[in-house]
Amino acid sequence: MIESTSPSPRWSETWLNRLLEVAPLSDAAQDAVRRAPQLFRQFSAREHVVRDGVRDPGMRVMLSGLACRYKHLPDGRRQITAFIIPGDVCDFGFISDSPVSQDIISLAPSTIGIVDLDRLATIVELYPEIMTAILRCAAIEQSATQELLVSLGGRNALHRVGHLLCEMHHRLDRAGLVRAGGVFELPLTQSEMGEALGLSTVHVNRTIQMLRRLGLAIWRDRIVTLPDPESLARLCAFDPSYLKAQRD
Amino acid sequence: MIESTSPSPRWSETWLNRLLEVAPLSDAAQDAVRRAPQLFRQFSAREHVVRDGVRDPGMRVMLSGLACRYKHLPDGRRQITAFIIPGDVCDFGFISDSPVSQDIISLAPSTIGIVDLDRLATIVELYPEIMTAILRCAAIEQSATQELLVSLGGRNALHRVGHLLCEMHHRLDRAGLVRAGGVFELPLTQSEMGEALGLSTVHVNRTIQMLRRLGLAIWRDRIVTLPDPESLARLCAFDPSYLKAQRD
DNA sequence: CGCGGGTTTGAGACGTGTCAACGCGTGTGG
DNA sequence: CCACACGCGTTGACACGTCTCAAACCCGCG
Repeated sequence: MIESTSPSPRWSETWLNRLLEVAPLSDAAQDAVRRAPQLFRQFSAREHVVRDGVRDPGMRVMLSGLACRYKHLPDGRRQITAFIIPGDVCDFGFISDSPVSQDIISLAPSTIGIVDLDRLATIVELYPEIMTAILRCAAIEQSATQELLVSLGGRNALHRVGHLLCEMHHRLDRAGLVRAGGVFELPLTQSEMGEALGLSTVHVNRTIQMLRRLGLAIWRDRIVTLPDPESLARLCAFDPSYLKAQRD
Repeated sequence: MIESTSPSPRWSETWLNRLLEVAPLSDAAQDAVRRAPQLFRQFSAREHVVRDGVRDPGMRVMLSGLACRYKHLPDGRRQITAFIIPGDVCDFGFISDSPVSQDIISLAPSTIGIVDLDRLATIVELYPEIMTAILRCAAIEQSATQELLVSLGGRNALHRVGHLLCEMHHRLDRAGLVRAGGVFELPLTQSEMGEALGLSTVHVNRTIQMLRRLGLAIWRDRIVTLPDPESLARLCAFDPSYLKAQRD
């Protein structure tokens, strides 16, 4: 892990853009958001970003890369509860001053911005709209967890995998990380996808081949291509409204 | 649904006690909490408390009875995402002014207290500790959702059912709703339990019989008895720390 | 008395897990 | 530069947990 205090300008924008998606911010507030993170940590793939139970105050914002949150099962397996993409807050425990009860691990080289809590407090005192935006992000994250719950409780393997691909496509697209033709990077292992979806590695593999045979998704060398996102969404009953702060 | 403005004194206490579990409150704040709900709704079993998409402002607090939140699956099935017991906030959408994206339905005759949002705002302005307490409740709820996710992703039927019984036992116990000998009311249908755990009714039934044969849980006529909660907790790897606001 | 919702039981189908082996690419150390 | 180990993806055979369908049962209630 490398620490630095000099941000790349792109970083502050991804975080700002996320907030602007969920709530309007005055120019002054936008500027405050840009300047909020003062410490930046770069992780290589599969490094612990947060360790369960370690209380290390500060709001952590994902700025580039990919990470996931997970819980341990007694027998050593893991259940991934969320994937964290650029613009996401890593965990919302700081809102209620509760410790995180989960590990967070990077899945690709990633950088995380850290906002000191005192600093955050003075900022949101000045610009309460920022707190509103953050709380809306928290609500969306809760909503995404519940949608994953729906997947595990009610969808078969094909729909689970397809739905997750739709979700990642949708979220990455909004973050400007999807190239033309529905192509995006997904630096996941099939086994990690299984840990999120409650499927064995082997079955994830077969399911992906099925999607490929159906012409709905190609996943090779960490690159996913969705030639026809609408069809896939229809197949998996993917409705992105759960990722929005506001009903339209 | 019957509406009234005259609370039973017991109601305000269950809500207050919940908040006191997660954060200390001054006497004045406690009083404000007691007087916060001004409208009370009584529902009979299986009535809609909240309808998906219906924006009906106000914080809703469960005061007696049992309810659940759920999402629809495209084929008409439901995925229950949370059980709501006395003291719980029905949904935390009001925090970020996002509409609920879920239905809430009563499972037993229930009463719900409604706190007007303007009124809530002035109260928490006066006593910010109350907002802290509410946010901690929200964090716990998120934590419970994730634990359910772990169940669906990584536990077999026996452990899912056992774990849920442990959780209900633990939560109801803290609300003072467990009688001696580990006896408590659980006015659930086996099919509803299946909807929460991603299991068919038939399999829930067989699983319960298995728990009965093991001498770990008896469930008859909406009454659950856990003769040996510790053994059951050990079997299912139930660790109640996820239901606490603070790590000890 | 009959009806309906919930529970219980049985038999068989099917989705998914497990185990084991192999291929392939990459990095590493001799 | 080769040999090797290692991680990841892939394939096959088989076991097993859970689902589905169908029927019977129980009990409270109209």
